[in-house]
Amino acid sequence: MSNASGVNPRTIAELVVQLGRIIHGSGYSGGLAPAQWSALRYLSRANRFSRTVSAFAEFHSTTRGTASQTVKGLVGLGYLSRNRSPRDGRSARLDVTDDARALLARDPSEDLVRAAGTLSATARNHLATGLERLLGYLAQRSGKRMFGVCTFCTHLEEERCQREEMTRFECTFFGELLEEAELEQICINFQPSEKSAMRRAYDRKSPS
Amino acid sequence: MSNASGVNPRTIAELVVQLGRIIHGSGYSGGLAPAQWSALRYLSRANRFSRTVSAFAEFHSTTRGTASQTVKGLVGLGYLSRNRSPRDGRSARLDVTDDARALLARDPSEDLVRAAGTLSATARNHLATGLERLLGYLAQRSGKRMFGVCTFCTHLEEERCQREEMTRFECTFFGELLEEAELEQICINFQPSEKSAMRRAYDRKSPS
DNA sequence: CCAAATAGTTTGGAATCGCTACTATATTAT
DNA sequence: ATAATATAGTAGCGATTCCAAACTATTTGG
Repeated sequence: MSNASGVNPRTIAELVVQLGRIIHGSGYSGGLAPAQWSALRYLSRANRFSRTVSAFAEFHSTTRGTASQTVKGLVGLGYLSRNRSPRDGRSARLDVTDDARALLARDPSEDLVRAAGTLSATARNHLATGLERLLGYLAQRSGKRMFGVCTFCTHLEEERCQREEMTRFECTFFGELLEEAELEQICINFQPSEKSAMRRAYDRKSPS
Repeated sequence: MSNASGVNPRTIAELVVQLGRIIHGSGYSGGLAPAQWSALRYLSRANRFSRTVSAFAEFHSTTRGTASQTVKGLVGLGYLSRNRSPRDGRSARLDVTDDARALLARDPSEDLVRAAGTLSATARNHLATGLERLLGYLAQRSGKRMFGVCTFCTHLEEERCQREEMTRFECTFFGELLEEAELEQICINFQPSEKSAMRRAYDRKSPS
């Protein structure tokens, strides 16, 4: 006999918080601290417009000052390289080095990826839907930005070439052409499109 | 056309991590730090056997040293009172004060509770199921203990009295009688029972 | 050309963290 | 009984992280 009123919302909150603590606690490994892992993860997934100190600060829900310190540490360790922008003299793009890519294989949060991998496809879909709603509610309420990939962004414009061989992709926000590989990278200027409702159906391909 | 392979496990992990960061970032409010909020939350929900520095340290995935510091700060602020155990001279029980109970109304993580409250009953059930599985996987893999309430614990023994008026509850682990109000408190020695599979159906009552 | 906004750094002080060493009490084995 | 070991908790160290505020340098808007 199932209870029609469902799980107590507080129970959900407790589970999320607990999960967050376990992740955080596992972040002290491989010689890095949790914030450093988070920076490497973010910068390895972000597109060229979003690999900045400010973007990471916003993604990581912290101040630019704190983010600056975290990045400084990683540059010193040789895991990030700073490339000043030719367009904007104030800005610098942060690129992860090959050493960092190798290190990311030992990212402690990979345990969580494995945990999610043990769930059934429908369980994963349900879980993702719920988490996205929570995230959306909190982001809206606190006026924070949400991050997402070009594929589900309103700023993406596809344009078939005359010879039907390939498609050109353009970001109407930054006004620049995009490589196909960039479509799955995280962007700070993400605006969810209609397609994003069908997000889970079109999610990055898994082994068939 | 829905993809049979479901959401990429990595997407789930990213959502959980992101949610955890937002919670953590919101924890610097009301004059307390995230760890202090976590301590107050835990100690206000834990039963008398579990309100110790060590239990909180384990719950919070940190060391006893760090937990000791966090608790010291809260005692100094008048939010916790230390009560040495008469049984075990090494141990002390931490009780939250009335000031702390009042403060908990402004717990920043209440936003997450509200967010969960906007979901439908079935969405909450799906979400809770998924989160519990993730937590279970990670706890088992890292040899960590899981926390839970007496109601779903194998150590709980119910015993109807002769005059069918009331029921006596006993914890077979600690060998002590339990008040009815204690059955919903968190315990460090939780061992999930058969009933816990039906957890969501029997979850703490919500307004009907 | 000047005011305001933005990107990023620096500094200070506090909190948090893992770690190690330490005290004191309990438990267990001998 | 006594010695060895385990447990509860604290203290100190050095590093990371954190916010807040002050600061430089560049860009943008009027």
